[in-house]
Amino acid sequence: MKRGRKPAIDAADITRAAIAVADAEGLAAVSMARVAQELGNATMALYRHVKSKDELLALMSDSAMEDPPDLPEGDWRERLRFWAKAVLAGIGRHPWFPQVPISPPVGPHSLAWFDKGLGALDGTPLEPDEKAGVVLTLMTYVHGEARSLTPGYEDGLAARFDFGLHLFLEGVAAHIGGRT
Amino acid sequence: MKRGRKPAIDAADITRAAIAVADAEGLAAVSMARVAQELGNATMALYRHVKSKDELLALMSDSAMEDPPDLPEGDWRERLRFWAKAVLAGIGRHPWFPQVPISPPVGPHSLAWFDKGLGALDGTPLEPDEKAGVVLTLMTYVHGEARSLTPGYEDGLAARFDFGLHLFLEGVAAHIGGRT
DNA sequence: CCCTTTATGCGTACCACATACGCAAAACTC
DNA sequence: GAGTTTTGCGTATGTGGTACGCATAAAGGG
Repeated sequence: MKRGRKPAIDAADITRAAIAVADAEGLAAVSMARVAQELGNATMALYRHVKSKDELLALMSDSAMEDPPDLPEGDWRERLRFWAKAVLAGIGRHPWFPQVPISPPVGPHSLAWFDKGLGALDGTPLEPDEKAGVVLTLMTYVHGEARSLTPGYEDGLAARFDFGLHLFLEGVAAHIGGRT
Repeated sequence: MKRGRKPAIDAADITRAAIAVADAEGLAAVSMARVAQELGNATMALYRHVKSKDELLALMSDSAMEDPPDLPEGDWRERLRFWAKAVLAGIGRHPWFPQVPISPPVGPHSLAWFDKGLGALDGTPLEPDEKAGVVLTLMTYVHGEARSLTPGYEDGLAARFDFGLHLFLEGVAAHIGGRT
Protein backbone atom coordinates (compact mmCIF):
# COMPACT_ATOMS: atom_id res chain seq x y z
CA MET A 1 0.00 0.00 0.00
CA LYS A 2 1.06 3.61 -0.36
CA ARG A 3 3.15 5.12 2.40
CA GLY A 4 2.58 8.36 4.20
CA ARG A 5 -0.33 10.44 5.25
CA LYS A 6 -3.43 10.27 3.09
CA PRO A 7 -4.18 13.29 0.94
CA ALA A 8 -7.40 14.96 2.01
CA ILE A 9 -7.89 16.61 -1.38
CA ASP A 10 -6.38 16.34 -4.83
CA ALA A 11 -5.77 18.64 -7.77
CA ALA A 12 -9.18 17.87 -9.23
CA ASP A 13 -10.91 18.99 -6.03
CA ILE A 14 -8.95 22.21 -6.05
CA THR A 15 -9.71 22.83 -9.69
CA ARG A 16 -13.40 22.23 -9.10
CA ALA A 17 -13.49 24.59 -6.15
CA ALA A 18 -11.62 27.26 -8.08
CA ILE A 19 -14.07 26.99 -10.98
CA ALA A 20 -16.97 27.30 -8.56
CA VAL A 21 -15.50 30.50 -7.15
CA ALA A 22 -14.83 31.91 -10.61
CA ASP A 23 -18.35 31.09 -11.77
CA ALA A 24 -19.90 32.72 -8.73
CA GLU A 25 -17.66 35.73 -8.16
CA GLY A 26 -15.46 36.15 -11.19
CA LEU A 27 -11.90 35.23 -11.96
CA ALA A 28 -10.52 38.03 -9.81
CA ALA A 29 -12.03 36.39 -6.73
CA VAL A 30 -9.95 33.27 -7.28
CA SER A 31 -7.10 33.48 -4.82
CA MET A 32 -5.31 30.58 -3.24
CA ALA A 33 -6.71 31.61 0.13
CA ARG A 34 -10.25 31.84 -1.19
CA VAL A 35 -10.09 28.44 -2.84
CA ALA A 36 -8.58 26.86 0.25
CA GLN A 37 -11.33 28.30 2.39
CA GLU A 38 -13.88 26.85 -0.03
CA LEU A 39 -12.36 23.44 0.65
CA GLY A 40 -12.02 23.92 4.39
CA ASN A 41 -8.26 23.68 4.13
CA ALA A 42 -5.38 25.99 4.88
CA THR A 43 -3.96 28.06 2.06
CA MET A 44 -0.60 26.40 1.94
CA ALA A 45 -2.13 22.95 1.83
CA LEU A 46 -3.03 23.57 -1.79
CA TYR A 47 0.59 23.74 -2.80
CA ARG A 48 0.96 20.04 -2.16
CA HIS A 49 -1.28 19.42 -5.14
CA VAL A 50 -0.68 22.29 -7.53
CA LYS A 51 2.69 23.85 -8.17
CA SER A 52 1.49 27.42 -8.48
CA LYS A 53 -1.52 29.54 -9.14
CA ASP A 54 -0.61 29.61 -12.82
CA GLU A 55 -0.82 25.86 -12.92
CA LEU A 56 -4.20 26.03 -11.22
CA LEU A 57 -5.40 28.48 -13.86
CA ALA A 58 -4.26 26.12 -16.58
CA LEU A 59 -6.14 23.27 -14.93
CA MET A 60 -9.23 25.43 -14.62
CA SER A 61 -8.94 26.41 -18.24
CA ASP A 62 -8.87 22.86 -19.45
CA SER A 63 -11.64 21.48 -17.32
CA ALA A 64 -13.98 24.44 -17.66
CA MET A 65 -15.40 23.08 -20.88
CA GLU A 66 -17.29 19.91 -20.15
CA ASP A 67 -17.16 17.13 -22.71
CA PRO A 68 -18.28 18.10 -26.20
CA PRO A 69 -21.76 16.95 -27.20
CA ASP A 70 -22.28 14.44 -29.97
CA LEU A 71 -22.97 16.01 -33.32
CA PRO A 72 -26.37 15.62 -34.94
CA GLU A 73 -26.96 13.87 -38.24
CA GLY A 74 -26.85 16.06 -41.29
CA ASP A 75 -24.40 17.62 -43.71
CA TRP A 76 -21.12 19.14 -42.63
CA ARG A 77 -22.65 22.59 -42.57
CA GLU A 78 -25.31 21.82 -40.03
CA ARG A 79 -22.86 19.82 -37.99
CA LEU A 80 -20.22 22.52 -37.95
CA ARG A 81 -22.79 25.14 -37.05
CA PHE A 82 -24.02 22.97 -34.21
CA TRP A 83 -20.46 22.49 -33.03
CA ALA A 84 -19.67 26.21 -33.09
CA LYS A 85 -22.78 26.99 -31.08
CA ALA A 86 -21.88 24.31 -28.59
CA VAL A 87 -18.47 25.88 -28.13
CA LEU A 88 -20.02 29.28 -27.53
CA ALA A 89 -22.58 27.84 -25.13
CA GLY A 90 -19.89 25.94 -23.26
CA ILE A 91 -17.86 29.09 -22.78
CA GLY A 92 -21.00 30.97 -21.83
CA ARG A 93 -21.37 28.78 -18.78
CA HIS A 94 -17.97 30.05 -17.58
CA PRO A 95 -17.66 33.66 -18.66
CA TRP A 96 -14.27 34.01 -17.02
CA PHE A 97 -12.85 31.47 -19.46
CA PRO A 98 -11.55 33.89 -22.10
CA GLN A 99 -9.89 35.97 -19.39
CA VAL A 100 -7.54 33.25 -18.28
CA PRO A 101 -4.08 34.21 -19.51
CA ILE A 102 -2.97 32.15 -22.48
CA SER A 103 -1.92 28.65 -21.53
CA PRO A 104 -0.55 27.14 -24.72
CA PRO A 105 -0.08 23.57 -23.49
CA VAL A 106 -3.69 22.66 -24.22
CA GLY A 107 -5.27 19.87 -22.22
CA PRO A 108 -7.30 16.78 -23.02
CA HIS A 109 -10.63 18.59 -23.01
CA SER A 110 -9.56 21.10 -25.63
CA LEU A 111 -8.37 18.24 -27.78
CA ALA A 112 -11.67 16.43 -27.42
CA TRP A 113 -13.47 19.52 -28.67
CA PHE A 114 -11.07 19.90 -31.52
CA ASP A 115 -11.61 16.29 -32.52
CA LYS A 116 -15.35 16.72 -32.47
CA GLY A 117 -14.92 19.70 -34.76
CA LEU A 118 -12.90 17.61 -37.17
CA GLY A 119 -15.64 15.01 -37.09
CA ALA A 120 -18.09 17.59 -38.40
CA LEU A 121 -16.06 17.63 -41.60
CA ASP A 122 -16.14 13.88 -42.17
CA GLY A 123 -17.18 13.13 -45.69
CA THR A 124 -15.90 16.37 -47.15
CA PRO A 125 -13.10 16.25 -49.73
CA LEU A 126 -10.82 18.41 -47.58
CA GLU A 127 -7.26 17.38 -46.83
CA PRO A 128 -6.52 16.67 -43.17
CA ASP A 129 -4.59 19.89 -42.70
CA GLU A 130 -7.38 21.84 -44.34
CA LYS A 131 -9.86 20.33 -41.93
CA ALA A 132 -7.60 21.30 -39.07
CA GLY A 133 -7.32 24.81 -40.46
CA VAL A 134 -11.08 25.15 -40.75
CA VAL A 135 -11.70 23.95 -37.23
CA LEU A 136 -8.90 26.02 -35.70
CA THR A 137 -10.05 29.13 -37.49
CA LEU A 138 -13.61 28.66 -36.39
CA MET A 139 -12.55 27.92 -32.84
CA THR A 140 -10.43 31.04 -32.81
CA TYR A 141 -13.35 33.09 -34.03
CA VAL A 142 -15.73 31.67 -31.44
CA HIS A 143 -13.24 32.23 -28.64
CA GLY A 144 -12.78 35.80 -29.80
CA GLU A 145 -16.50 36.37 -29.88
CA ALA A 146 -16.80 34.87 -26.41
CA ARG A 147 -14.66 37.66 -25.01
CA SER A 148 -17.71 39.89 -25.39
CA LEU A 149 -19.67 37.64 -23.02
CA THR A 150 -18.72 39.82 -20.08
CA PRO A 151 -21.97 40.38 -18.21
CA GLY A 152 -23.63 43.50 -19.52
CA TYR A 153 -22.11 43.54 -22.97
CA GLU A 154 -23.86 40.67 -24.70
CA ASP A 155 -26.15 43.04 -26.61
CA GLY A 156 -26.58 41.79 -30.11
CA LEU A 157 -23.96 39.14 -29.66
CA ALA A 158 -26.25 36.36 -30.78
CA ALA A 159 -27.12 38.11 -34.02
CA ARG A 160 -23.52 39.09 -34.69
CA PHE A 161 -22.37 35.59 -33.98
CA ASP A 162 -24.91 34.05 -36.33
CA PHE A 163 -23.88 36.41 -39.09
CA GLY A 164 -20.17 35.75 -38.58
CA LEU A 165 -20.80 32.04 -38.50
CA HIS A 166 -22.84 32.29 -41.69
CA LEU A 167 -20.03 34.12 -43.46
CA PHE A 168 -17.53 31.60 -42.31
CA LEU A 169 -19.57 28.59 -43.38
CA GLU A 170 -20.10 30.20 -46.78
CA GLY A 171 -16.36 30.50 -47.03
CA VAL A 172 -15.82 26.84 -46.26
CA ALA A 173 -18.47 25.89 -48.80
CA ALA A 174 -16.81 28.02 -51.45
CA HIS A 175 -13.44 26.50 -50.62
CA ILE A 176 -14.85 23.00 -50.93
CA GLY A 177 -16.67 23.91 -54.12
CA GLY A 178 -13.54 25.31 -55.68
CA ARG A 179 -11.63 22.08 -55.25
CA THR A 180 -14.02 19.41 -56.57
CA MET B 1 -4.17 81.63 -15.95
CA LYS B 2 -4.53 78.30 -14.23
CA ARG B 3 -3.95 78.22 -10.53
CA GLY B 4 -1.88 75.73 -8.61
CA ARG B 5 1.28 73.80 -9.12
CA LYS B 6 2.14 72.79 -12.67
CA PRO B 7 1.75 69.11 -13.51
CA ALA B 8 5.09 67.54 -14.32
CA ILE B 9 3.50 64.70 -16.32
CA ASP B 10 0.11 63.90 -17.75
CA ALA B 11 -1.91 60.79 -18.48
CA ALA B 12 -0.43 60.49 -21.96
CA ASP B 13 3.10 60.39 -20.55
CA ILE B 14 2.09 57.70 -18.11
CA THR B 15 0.40 55.68 -20.82
CA ARG B 16 3.44 55.96 -23.04
CA ALA B 17 5.76 54.84 -20.27
CA ALA B 18 3.50 51.93 -19.38
CA ILE B 19 3.41 50.78 -23.00
CA ALA B 20 7.18 50.98 -23.16
CA VAL B 21 7.47 48.76 -20.10
CA ALA B 22 4.92 46.29 -21.46
CA ASP B 23 6.69 46.13 -24.82
CA ALA B 24 10.04 45.52 -23.20
CA GLU B 25 9.18 43.27 -20.29
CA GLY B 26 5.64 42.07 -20.71
CA LEU B 27 2.35 43.13 -19.25
CA ALA B 28 3.12 41.54 -15.90
CA ALA B 29 6.01 43.95 -15.42
CA VAL B 30 3.65 46.91 -15.58
CA SER B 31 3.17 48.02 -12.00
CA MET B 32 2.44 51.52 -10.84
CA ALA B 33 5.82 51.59 -9.14
CA ARG B 34 7.63 50.42 -12.24
CA VAL B 35 5.94 52.97 -14.46
CA ALA B 36 6.59 55.76 -11.99
CA GLN B 37 10.24 54.85 -11.83
CA GLU B 38 10.36 54.95 -15.62
CA LEU B 39 9.18 58.55 -15.42
CA GLY B 40 11.42 59.53 -12.51
CA ASN B 41 8.40 60.15 -10.32
CA ALA B 42 7.09 58.68 -7.11
CA THR B 43 4.52 55.94 -7.32
CA MET B 44 1.67 57.88 -5.82
CA ALA B 45 2.24 60.82 -8.13
CA LEU B 46 0.64 58.81 -10.93
CA TYR B 47 -2.69 58.80 -9.17
CA ARG B 48 -3.10 62.50 -9.81
CA HIS B 49 -3.45 61.66 -13.50
CA VAL B 50 -5.02 58.20 -13.69
CA LYS B 51 -7.71 57.02 -11.34
CA SER B 52 -6.50 53.45 -11.03
CA LYS B 53 -4.38 50.85 -12.69
CA ASP B 54 -7.43 49.57 -14.53
CA GLU B 55 -7.89 52.95 -16.08
CA LEU B 56 -4.25 52.94 -17.09
CA LEU B 57 -4.72 49.55 -18.74
CA ALA B 58 -7.68 50.90 -20.67
CA LEU B 59 -5.63 53.85 -21.84
CA MET B 60 -2.80 51.55 -22.85
CA SER B 61 -5.22 49.36 -24.72
CA ASP B 62 -6.57 52.18 -26.79
CA SER B 63 -3.31 53.86 -27.65
CA ALA B 64 -1.36 50.69 -28.33
CA MET B 65 -2.57 50.54 -31.91
CA GLU B 66 -1.13 53.46 -33.81
CA ASP B 67 -3.27 55.05 -36.49
CA PRO B 68 -4.53 52.69 -39.19
CA PRO B 69 -2.72 52.88 -42.54
CA ASP B 70 -4.47 54.06 -45.66
CA LEU B 71 -5.86 51.28 -47.78
CA PRO B 72 -4.40 50.56 -51.19
CA GLU B 73 -6.33 50.83 -54.42
CA GLY B 74 -8.05 47.67 -55.56
CA ASP B 75 -11.22 45.70 -55.06
CA TRP B 76 -12.77 45.18 -51.65
CA ARG B 77 -11.08 41.83 -51.31
CA GLU B 78 -7.55 43.12 -51.58
CA ARG B 79 -8.40 46.07 -49.42
CA LEU B 80 -9.95 43.97 -46.67
CA ARG B 81 -7.06 41.54 -46.74
CA PHE B 82 -4.64 44.42 -46.44
CA TRP B 83 -6.64 45.80 -43.53
CA ALA B 84 -6.73 42.49 -41.69
CA LYS B 85 -2.99 42.08 -42.07
CA ALA B 86 -2.45 45.60 -40.80
CA VAL B 87 -4.51 44.80 -37.72
CA LEU B 88 -2.46 41.70 -37.06
CA ALA B 89 0.79 43.56 -37.63
CA GLY B 90 -0.31 46.37 -35.34
CA ILE B 91 -1.06 43.95 -32.56
CA GLY B 92 2.18 42.14 -33.26
CA ARG B 93 4.08 45.25 -32.26
CA HIS B 94 2.49 45.02 -28.80
CA PRO B 95 2.09 41.32 -28.03
CA TRP B 96 0.66 42.08 -24.60
CA PHE B 97 -2.35 43.71 -26.24
CA PRO B 98 -4.68 40.69 -26.26
CA GLN B 99 -3.87 40.02 -22.63
CA VAL B 100 -5.32 43.25 -21.35
CA PRO B 101 -8.56 42.40 -19.59
CA ILE B 102 -11.60 43.38 -21.60
CA SER B 103 -12.29 47.09 -21.57
CA PRO B 104 -15.62 47.50 -23.35
CA PRO B 105 -15.64 51.30 -23.57
CA VAL B 106 -13.55 51.33 -26.75
CA GLY B 107 -11.49 54.40 -27.49
CA PRO B 108 -10.93 56.66 -30.46
CA HIS B 109 -8.16 54.52 -31.94
CA SER B 110 -10.31 51.40 -32.09
CA LEU B 111 -12.99 53.40 -33.82
CA ALA B 112 -10.53 54.71 -36.37
CA TRP B 113 -9.53 51.16 -37.23
CA PHE B 114 -13.11 50.08 -37.46
CA ASP B 115 -13.86 52.94 -39.83
CA LYS B 116 -10.95 52.03 -42.03
CA GLY B 117 -12.31 48.51 -42.19
CA LEU B 118 -15.68 49.79 -43.28
CA GLY B 119 -13.94 51.81 -45.95
CA ALA B 120 -12.56 48.62 -47.46
CA LEU B 121 -16.13 47.66 -48.28
CA ASP B 122 -16.97 50.89 -50.11
CA GLY B 123 -18.54 50.10 -53.41
CA THR B 124 -19.97 46.75 -52.38
CA PRO B 125 -23.74 46.31 -52.36
CA LEU B 126 -23.79 45.46 -48.64
CA GLU B 127 -26.15 47.18 -46.25
CA PRO B 128 -24.47 49.31 -43.56
CA ASP B 129 -25.17 46.83 -40.81
CA GLU B 130 -23.82 44.02 -42.97
CA LYS B 131 -20.63 45.95 -43.51
CA ALA B 132 -20.37 46.47 -39.78
CA GLY B 133 -20.95 42.76 -39.22
CA VAL B 134 -18.26 41.81 -41.70
CA VAL B 135 -15.70 44.15 -40.18
CA LEU B 136 -16.54 43.24 -36.59
CA THR B 137 -16.37 39.55 -37.36
CA LEU B 138 -13.05 39.87 -39.10
CA MET B 139 -11.68 42.04 -36.32
CA THR B 140 -12.81 39.50 -33.77
CA TYR B 141 -11.11 36.73 -35.71
CA VAL B 142 -7.86 38.65 -36.03
CA HIS B 143 -7.85 39.54 -32.35
CA GLY B 144 -8.44 35.90 -31.51
CA GLU B 145 -5.61 34.82 -33.74
CA ALA B 146 -3.38 37.44 -32.17
CA ARG B 147 -3.67 35.73 -28.81
CA SER B 148 -1.30 33.09 -30.21
CA LEU B 149 1.34 35.78 -30.72
CA THR B 150 2.85 35.01 -27.33
CA PRO B 151 6.57 34.71 -27.98
CA GLY B 152 7.43 31.13 -28.74
CA TYR B 153 4.07 30.02 -30.04
CA GLU B 154 3.83 31.78 -33.39
CA ASP B 155 4.75 28.59 -35.27
CA GLY B 156 2.61 28.35 -38.33
CA LEU B 157 0.55 31.31 -37.34
CA ALA B 158 1.15 33.12 -40.60
CA ALA B 159 -0.02 30.16 -42.67
CA ARG B 160 -3.02 29.54 -40.44
CA PHE B 161 -3.93 33.17 -40.53
CA ASP B 162 -3.74 33.34 -44.32
CA PHE B 163 -5.95 30.30 -44.60
CA GLY B 164 -8.51 31.62 -42.15
CA LEU B 165 -8.51 34.96 -43.88
CA HIS B 166 -8.96 33.24 -47.21
CA LEU B 167 -11.96 31.30 -45.94
CA PHE B 168 -13.50 34.41 -44.50
CA LEU B 169 -13.06 36.46 -47.67
CA GLU B 170 -14.58 33.62 -49.68
CA GLY B 171 -17.52 33.79 -47.33
CA VAL B 172 -17.97 37.51 -47.82
CA ALA B 173 -17.73 37.05 -51.57
CA ALA B 174 -20.38 34.33 -51.49
CA HIS B 175 -22.59 36.51 -49.35
CA ILE B 176 -22.26 39.42 -51.76
CA GLY B 177 -22.76 37.12 -54.74
CA GLY B 178 -25.92 35.69 -53.26
CA ARG B 179 -27.54 39.09 -52.96
CA THR B 180 -26.94 40.68 -56.37
C1' DC C 1 6.11 91.43 -1.80
C1' DC C 2 3.37 88.63 1.41
C1' DC C 3 -0.80 86.03 1.97
C1' DT C 4 -4.50 83.26 0.41
C1' DT C 5 -6.15 79.97 -2.84
C1' DT C 6 -5.70 75.91 -5.43
C1' DA C 7 -3.69 72.00 -7.58
C1' DT C 8 0.06 68.77 -7.64
C1' DG C 9 4.00 65.78 -5.42
C1' DC C 10 4.56 62.07 -2.76
C1' DG C 11 5.86 59.69 2.02
C1' DT C 12 3.51 56.61 5.07
C1' DA C 13 0.52 53.05 5.97
C1' DC C 14 -2.51 49.24 5.16
C1' DC C 15 -4.38 45.34 2.96
C1' DA C 16 -4.56 41.44 -0.29
C1' DC C 17 -1.89 37.83 -2.27
C1' DA C 18 1.54 34.46 -3.90
C1' DT C 19 4.69 31.57 -2.11
C1' DA C 20 9.45 29.69 0.28
C1' DC C 21 10.51 27.12 4.35
C1' DG C 22 10.36 24.05 7.97
C1' DC C 23 8.32 21.48 11.37
C1' DA C 24 4.24 18.83 13.02
C1' DA C 25 0.96 15.16 12.05
C1' DA C 26 -0.54 10.98 10.10
C1' DA C 27 -0.20 6.53 7.85
C1' DC C 28 2.32 2.62 6.32
C1' DT C 29 6.39 -1.05 6.86
C1' DC C 30 8.86 -4.10 9.64
C1' DG D 1 6.55 0.89 18.55
C1' DA D 2 10.42 2.67 15.72
C1' DG D 3 11.55 4.34 11.39
C1' DT D 4 10.12 6.19 7.05
C1' DT D 5 7.48 8.79 4.04
C1' DT D 6 4.14 11.95 2.60
C1' DT D 7 0.79 15.42 3.59
C1' DG D 8 -0.95 19.54 6.51
C1' DC D 9 -0.14 24.04 7.38
C1' DG D 10 1.71 28.20 10.48
C1' DT D 11 5.01 31.72 9.85
C1' DA D 12 7.28 35.01 7.31
C1' DT D 13 8.71 37.61 3.23
C1' DG D 14 8.17 40.26 -0.85
C1' DT D 15 5.25 42.57 -4.24
C1' DG D 16 1.56 45.40 -5.62
C1' DG D 17 -2.54 48.58 -5.43
C1' DT D 18 -4.12 52.43 -3.29
C1' DA D 19 -6.42 55.67 0.75
C1' DC D 20 -4.90 59.62 3.29
C1' DG D 21 -2.87 63.81 4.49
C1' DC D 22 0.59 66.99 4.58
C1' DA D 23 4.32 69.36 1.96
C1' DT D 24 5.11 72.08 -2.06
C1' DA D 25 4.66 75.08 -5.78
C1' DA D 26 2.16 78.30 -8.76
C1' DA D 27 -1.02 82.14 -9.43
C1' DG D 28 -3.91 86.24 -7.85
C1' DG D 29 -5.09 89.98 -4.84
C1' DG D 30 -3.98 93.43 -1.80
